[in-house]
Amino acid sequence: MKLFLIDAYALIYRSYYAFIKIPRINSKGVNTSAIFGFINSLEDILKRENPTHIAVAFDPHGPTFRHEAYEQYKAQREETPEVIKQSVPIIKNIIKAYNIPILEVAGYEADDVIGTIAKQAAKEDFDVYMMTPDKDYGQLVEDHIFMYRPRFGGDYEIMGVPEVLNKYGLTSTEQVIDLLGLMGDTSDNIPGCPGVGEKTAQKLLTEFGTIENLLANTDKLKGAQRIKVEKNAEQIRFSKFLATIKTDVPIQFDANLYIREKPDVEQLTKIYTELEFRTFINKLSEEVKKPLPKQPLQGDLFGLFEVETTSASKYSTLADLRSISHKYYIADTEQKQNDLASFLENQEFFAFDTETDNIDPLNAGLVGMSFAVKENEAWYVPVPENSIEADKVVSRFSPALENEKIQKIGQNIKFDILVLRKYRVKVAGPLFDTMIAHYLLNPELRHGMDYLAETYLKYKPIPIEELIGTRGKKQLSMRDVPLSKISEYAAEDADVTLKLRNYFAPELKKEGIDSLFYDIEMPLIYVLTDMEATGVTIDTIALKQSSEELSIVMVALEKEIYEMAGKKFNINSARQVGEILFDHLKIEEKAKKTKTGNYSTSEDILEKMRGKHPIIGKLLEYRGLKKLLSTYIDALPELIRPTSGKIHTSYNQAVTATGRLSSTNPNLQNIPVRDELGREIRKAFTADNTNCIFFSADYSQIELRIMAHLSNDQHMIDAFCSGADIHAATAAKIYGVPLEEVTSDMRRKAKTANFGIIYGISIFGLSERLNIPRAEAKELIDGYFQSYPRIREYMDESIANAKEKGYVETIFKRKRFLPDITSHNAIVRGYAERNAINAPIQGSAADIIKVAMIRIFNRFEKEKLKSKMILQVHDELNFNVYKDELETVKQIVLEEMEGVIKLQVPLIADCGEGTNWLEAH
DNA sequence: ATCGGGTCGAG
DNA sequence: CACTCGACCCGAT
Repeated sequence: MKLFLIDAYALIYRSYYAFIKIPRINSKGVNTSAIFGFINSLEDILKRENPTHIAVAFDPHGPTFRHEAYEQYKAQREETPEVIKQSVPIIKNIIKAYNIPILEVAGYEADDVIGTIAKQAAKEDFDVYMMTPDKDYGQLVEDHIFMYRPRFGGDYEIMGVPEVLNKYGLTSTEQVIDLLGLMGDTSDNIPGCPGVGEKTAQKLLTEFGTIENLLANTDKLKGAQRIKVEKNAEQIRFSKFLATIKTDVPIQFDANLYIREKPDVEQLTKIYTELEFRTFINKLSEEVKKPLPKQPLQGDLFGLFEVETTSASKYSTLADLRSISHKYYIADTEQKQNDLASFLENQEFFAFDTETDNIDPLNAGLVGMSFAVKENEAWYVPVPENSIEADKVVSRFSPALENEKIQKIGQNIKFDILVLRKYRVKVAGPLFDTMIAHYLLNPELRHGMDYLAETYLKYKPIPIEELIGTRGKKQLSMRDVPLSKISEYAAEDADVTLKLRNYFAPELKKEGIDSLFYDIEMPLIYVLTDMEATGVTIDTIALKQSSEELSIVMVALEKEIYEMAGKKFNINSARQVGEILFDHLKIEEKAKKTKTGNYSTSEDILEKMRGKHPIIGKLLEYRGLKKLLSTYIDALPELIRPTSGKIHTSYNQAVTATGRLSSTNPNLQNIPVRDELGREIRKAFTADNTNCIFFSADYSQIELRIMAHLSNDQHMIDAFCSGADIHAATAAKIYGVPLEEVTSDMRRKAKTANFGIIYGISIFGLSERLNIPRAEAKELIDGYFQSYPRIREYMDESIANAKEKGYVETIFKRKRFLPDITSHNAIVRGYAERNAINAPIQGSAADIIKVAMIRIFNRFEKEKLKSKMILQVHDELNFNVYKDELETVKQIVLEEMEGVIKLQVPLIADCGEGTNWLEAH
């Protein structure tokens, strides 16, 4: 099959200028050069090439994405000649009369549309010919895609891959972009690199392959050329962007719409008569007799039922094409809902999304649900506000949602599972969360659906503001959005989610992270959902009492501080504190400043000044109390849900760069423990009731053990295998003394060194941290590497590995990309190097505890325990345990935590229990 | 109202 | 110039 795609403006301009010296003017004085030339070319193709499929692409009226990025784009090109402006509508009418579809997409130029359609059609057994004289189309040429360039004298040049490569001396057609990016293109106003023409550009590309590679290796260039390239690096990059034809325009190739049809002779005769194109009128009578090219069979679809029309001309603009390109339905009757539900029950997967009246899932009421099974097709099910009615509707979908065989696809699906839980639906079966898929593919990017849709689908979903108004102004509840709007929005969400899954699933496989995704992250969703829904009990009364006591102390402290300072100020303002200390009281001459120029008053700095003035101690005390009071003591009771009487944190599975979870609303992963007052807060986290006990288990030195395993350092492995206190053992080695003679100071320093190593610490950093001279810090580190010789090698290997591959990975193949590892800026590079060391360690620990959580959860379910996992704090798991289950729980938890993976060192978990979190530790 | 900076809680 | 986070407060916009 043969598809012709015509760049209309390119041909129109060419025709116009071809006749510029002797324009064709008819008796009414109309300049018909452009129209005549265009029809001539069109007729020529139809006759010569007899395409089976055809379409014509126009540039849209408004600005395109290129204009948005570069206002000068095509600015220097003179205004479109008046004649052409007048000719375009006539030409469009002629094309319509030919029954040829017109493609026009707002925001994209014709070449982007042609590029997109060409790539799609080439995958469907078409030979695609792009008719245009513009050389930038060369970048699109591939196996079944050709350029069809008109040449002067009425013949054509067909350029396939070898022709393009030969003509420009390139090794791949994509290099056409680089070529244009370097040499520029005056007709498109692409600046390129000044002083670089076609020849130089070819030479540079032969050597470097791509612009990126060239710019990364300018040090290999000589003299003036190097300066030229380096000076214009940004412009070159931008030129490449401008020269790049997009192949992901939001348009779907549908062969049926492009099928060649007979022209509407009557209509054409009318137009040609008006234009006085007698020769064309004469040709028309012959044309109509000619048979159309044979269309290959389209499968069963057309045999089965009568298709009302396959006429492409019916859909002559993209807007029309798009309006039929998706079908969103509303299932608002019992009949429709039952039909939809049983349809879903027979699928292997479906995407779904919930619309709610609250962004907090535990507090949200269902407004509707949407489902998608096939791209561009989705259903919206409105859910009534009345809970009895709502249950009725929702329950129709329970069999589908609870079916263990059907994969559920969602964006942040934990939210939807939590919402449905309140409607007694227990979502089950394999999951596919597009947010988490993207998190694994690109941990440090954003993972919002709108962002994903725009980036990977080139599609901008309806913004939520369009439904409920912009934030700041009074917002509508989802409940008040009219059905016609919310259904489109919701159905689109399910549709987009499905499309994202189709995009990400192969990517996960390609990156080798599919097992991490399907075997760890997806099952973990059910675990987190359960933990969040369960919640943790807080002793409010104890907290209230602490609050009152502390408030009294704080008021007194405040008064003392004002007296010492000699005036009132805001103690909570770091800036004002700095001014009081350094300008007003002049406690210290040399003061460290923050990057914004204020005095730094952070804890470590104040701690060093403690002896200089009594106000320092008071300030530190005030700050400590204020933090505890506002962040924990006063805040936590506010977060208790009346529905459960407990606190329910939310775990975010797609935030950290290393693979850890994070906790919000509230953050239960930073509850104080280190000092005495903070511990009071831990005490307030209790078991649910007197039949229960708080049980806590945590990995012993998991990161250091992973370090020992990954580095293969026999000394560290031996230390762990002997069961010794690792910090004391390290101290003994560094200081060369027997284990019994290690002092607490030696152990403290060795412990700091152990942690520092994991973070890739420097001599300077260690000396700061331990408050010791640099020389001593150096000795410590030297001693460390002598004690554990393979550690240093491992660190160097990690960095080299990151440089070579661009990323590092954990034991379970979780990746972290480190593009800065090759930076010429030592600070930036240093940061990346420390990440190269730290990420595999911290990330592997995160992977391990995730696996443990899944296994523990599954065993609890299998053995039908009432006890629940309630908190995860990176290397620690906490449980509300029924007393009669304590031994079972302890056994399961330790067994699963320690048995996740066999490392070269034992994986050890310690545990404890008590009435509250503090006691359990 | 919103956002960035500073500080500090945790592993 | 030690890695990973989130919450609170201030103060500028």
